[in-house]
Amino acid sequence: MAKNNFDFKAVEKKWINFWEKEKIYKFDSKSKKKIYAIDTPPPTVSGKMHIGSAGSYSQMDFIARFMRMRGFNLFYPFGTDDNGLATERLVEKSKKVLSRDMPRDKFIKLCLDYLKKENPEFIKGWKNIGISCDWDFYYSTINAHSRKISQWSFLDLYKKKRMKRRDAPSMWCPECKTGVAQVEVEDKNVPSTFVDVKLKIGKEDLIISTTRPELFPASVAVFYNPKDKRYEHLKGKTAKIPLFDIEVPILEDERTSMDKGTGIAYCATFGDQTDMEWQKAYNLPIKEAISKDGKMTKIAGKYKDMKVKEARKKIIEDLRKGGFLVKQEKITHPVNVHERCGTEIEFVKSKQWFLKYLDLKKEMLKWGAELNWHPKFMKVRYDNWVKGLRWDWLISNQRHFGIPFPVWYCKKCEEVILAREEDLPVDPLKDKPPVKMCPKCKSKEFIPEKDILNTWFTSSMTPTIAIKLTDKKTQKKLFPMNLRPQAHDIISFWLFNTVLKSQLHFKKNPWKDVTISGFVTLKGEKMSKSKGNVVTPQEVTDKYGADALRFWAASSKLGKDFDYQEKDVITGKRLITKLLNASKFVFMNLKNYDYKKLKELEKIDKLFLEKLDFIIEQATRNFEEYNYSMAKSGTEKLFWEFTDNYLEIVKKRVYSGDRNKKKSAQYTLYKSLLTFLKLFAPIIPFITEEIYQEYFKKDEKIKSIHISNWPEAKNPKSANDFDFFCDLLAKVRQTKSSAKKAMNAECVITLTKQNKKALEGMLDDFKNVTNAKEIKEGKFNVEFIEQ
RNA sequence: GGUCCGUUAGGCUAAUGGUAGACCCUCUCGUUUACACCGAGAAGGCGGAGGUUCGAUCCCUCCACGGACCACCA
Repeated sequence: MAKNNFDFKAVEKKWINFWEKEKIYKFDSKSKKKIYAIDTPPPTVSGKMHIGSAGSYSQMDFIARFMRMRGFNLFYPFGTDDNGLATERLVEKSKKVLSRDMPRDKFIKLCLDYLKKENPEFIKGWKNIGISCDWDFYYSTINAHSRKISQWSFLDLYKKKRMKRRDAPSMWCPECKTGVAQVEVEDKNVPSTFVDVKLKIGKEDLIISTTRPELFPASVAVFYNPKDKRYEHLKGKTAKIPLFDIEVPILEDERTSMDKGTGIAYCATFGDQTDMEWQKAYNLPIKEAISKDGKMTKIAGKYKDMKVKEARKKIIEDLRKGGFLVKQEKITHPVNVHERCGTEIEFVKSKQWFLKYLDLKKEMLKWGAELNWHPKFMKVRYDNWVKGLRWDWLISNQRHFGIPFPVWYCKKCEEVILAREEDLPVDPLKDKPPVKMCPKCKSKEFIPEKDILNTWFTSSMTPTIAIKLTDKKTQKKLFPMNLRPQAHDIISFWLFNTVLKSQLHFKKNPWKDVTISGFVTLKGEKMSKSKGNVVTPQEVTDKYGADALRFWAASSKLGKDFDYQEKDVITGKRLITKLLNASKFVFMNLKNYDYKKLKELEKIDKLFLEKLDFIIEQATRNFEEYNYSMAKSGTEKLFWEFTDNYLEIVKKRVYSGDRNKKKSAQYTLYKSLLTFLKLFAPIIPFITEEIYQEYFKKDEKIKSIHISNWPEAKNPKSANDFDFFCDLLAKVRQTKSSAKKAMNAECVITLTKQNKKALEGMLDDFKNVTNAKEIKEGKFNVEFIEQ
């Protein structure tokens, strides 16, 4: 291990192989140890790992490794989330096929084959940053095991009367041509035109403002606020919509805001959420102006088949020509778009499956409150989400690739025919329904459900999917799991839905604790491909190694966004080098060392060990509270004191001290270094394993540091005379520095009587480290001995 | 619009009801029997206004700025 050729890549590879071969991270279902179960986030196989994932998976791994050393039997599975668009695209691209052109089960098979081939490479990315999952407990969210559980979830919820199929307006993406759930919709500011249009009420004009004149053919009413004096006289009258000559009633409703536009809102089915509420509240007719592919329908007359924006333009044009246009104004306003493709959401009538849950808001809040959130304030996002829910969960997608609904319909009476549990997983497109005839109408013809379950419907089952990988007896012990680690962007997606499912199925939260990681930014900005400010974990590990990357990830607290800073990675690299060199020094001086013959510890050694005990205690508490960054920084701080001060202090003693004094130092060195390694092991697993194996294993016997016992504090002292010693040492160093002398310049030191007394038992060490020939008593002074 | 988080040295950050600590940068010096991927020393900081307190960077209120989540979006 010469100074410049520490080959971290070879070292990392060596230990990854070793851990795997020796099954160091194996979950032992027969063990009597207490279980600690983690619901690991299954990443999407999409090629390259993002540094944000590298960061948050590292943070999760710090906890996992700590718990393992702390004596828990760790259930730490790993999955990949492959039932979504990302995998579909990836497979289509690499196999040069189109999923739509082939039977679903065949495409799924293709995906599974692809995963089987590519997965080792993909998973390697996680192994490379030292993630210590038990890779034997692996799942893919599209494999038969997951399909079975996801479909079972549907059946169970159907039986619990939570599943409803409705033919009603719902959010629709004209680009992806599928219904979308509320969670899949996000805001986007887009430019638009606010137009003021004249409606006729008899001979009177009524001005309305709208951004969506293309919905005029679907007009069903006009509203004003009951408090609005301006329009009181219109009550009961009708207004005429220009271009389409539709007469609509003028109604009052308090949802109309008086200060928006002219205070008159026109209602078309379905322009937005309020339109839909109005439709229901006043039992207005349903008119569809926009079709599923985002084009105008026949009720739009001459605008039929035009795309929405095209029709809008044309209609504005025609309104102007007809003299109905009073004013138009360019604005930018937020609209709902599909988070996948950025396309503006329309409300379109279609048959969709919903998980009914709006009646459960109160319970949902309670479930959220029962979780231990780390950090606490992240719970607010869960609450916000629940309070803002307006739609039942739309779980059907009109897409081809994914997990099928285990459902057929009677062709004649539309009765829902469910698959039998024992037949799961099924694909209705290929498999026959479990009945020969409809139990209701005796018809013998059935139609398969073509839709697929939304990916989150499956992802929200990860605890069950993971747990069911074990044997029956173990399963009971694993639920609820201990921890769900994840990032904050998917609290409303993954976390919320998992809690919901677990509660509906099992009446229990799926886990006790939740840790929420922050986001990685670069110069304060979110990294994104479009901005071109992406740093990949590969380039970091190539340059500095996985431990350095993890060290950086450990410098940020849970819940806090953290900026990628190369200097922090470099600081980690420095620590690693220091650990290596300190170990080299320690063991250079430990030849033929036998601690058993040690009589008594020197005072300074004892003091240092007390401080170390304090750090053990602190780090343990911090790790237990998932506060790995504090644990790390405390350990780090004392470790630098260890190398900069303690090693300097005992140097001469180990070189040439008398027997017991030397042994005392040796004992302290051995003990301290091993403790530091263990405290650092969850954060930087590679270098700690390397040093452990090289120097400690032969005496410690345990196969790997990562399954060795977490250190115990015997006699912790937060502050003691070790600090006093170091302060005094610093004072001498300061004097030497300002006198422009070398640190090892020979000198004679004068200390006050009090200080000298405090150094009792450590005076020789003090002389050694300061290279003082003599310690006199008096006013503090350092005299230099001229050469 | 509601809510949450943040604002600390030139940069990036940490902790804390009582002298605010690292790292990078800068300056000075040193060292080669663990380490130049080194060490020692120096310089440098709590967004603003009130309040609670013997004492506030920390607790409370308000403001400003930045970020995020949710909602509105005729």
